Amino acid sequence: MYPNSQSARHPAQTLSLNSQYFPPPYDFTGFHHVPGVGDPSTSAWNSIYAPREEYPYSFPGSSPSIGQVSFSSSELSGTPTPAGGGSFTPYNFNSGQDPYGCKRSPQESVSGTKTRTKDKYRVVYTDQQRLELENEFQYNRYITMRKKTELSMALSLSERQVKIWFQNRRAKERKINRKKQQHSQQASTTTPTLPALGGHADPHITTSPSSNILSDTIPEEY
DNA sequence: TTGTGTTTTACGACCTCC
DNA sequence: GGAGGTCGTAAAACACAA
Repeated sequence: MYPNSQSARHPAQTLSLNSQYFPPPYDFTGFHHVPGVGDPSTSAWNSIYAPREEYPYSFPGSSPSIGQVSFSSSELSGTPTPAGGGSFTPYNFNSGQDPYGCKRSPQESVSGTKTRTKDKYRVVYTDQQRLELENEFQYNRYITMRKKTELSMALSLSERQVKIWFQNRRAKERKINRKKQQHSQQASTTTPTLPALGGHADPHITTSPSSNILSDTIPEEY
């Protein structure tokens, strides 16, 4: 929807997916990154993510051998993700969650305004689901309709879940950016020198679709 | 354990764009 | 008007110190 969904600039390390799960199994350098783009604050990040029409579902690191991924108990409550399998064709993430398409499940609460499922307020995505979503996020922070459809099928999530995941993920990033900005501002006020550091974004960075999202412009790394 | 703080899904309200 | 954006928030899941 918003035009320039290529605003993607992102460090390769955003994965906070329960950090202990992540001995960075993949590196995003394989993702069309321009050499030397290690610094997401550079404008390079704005141009590297051309809209990707084809996206072969094979991630060097995400094949089950990411297997080092240890699943939380809740995630394993179901079947041990059969996803195991090699290439990335529609996994079946039968991890006990119920992706309830765009329509709500019949179990949804009828009481009042709450529309959440009755017995599960929210599901916990498997590490692999999050990994694939994260991969896509690294590539493009705004998912296209086509990609959304593909991902939803591949990950056994509803398109709505994929959409909301991306929304939440962007929110997370903005939050982190705000923190960093505050930090740098504090640092600049306490340590009078370092004039160039005071929370300002790289002016070259084009921002997210809606131009009012300033926090999106702040370089980050974590 | 348990108390507490943080992160992760999911939603509603509101806004913008087509 | 619909789709999708942000923002704020609820509550489950999780991490971790005491």
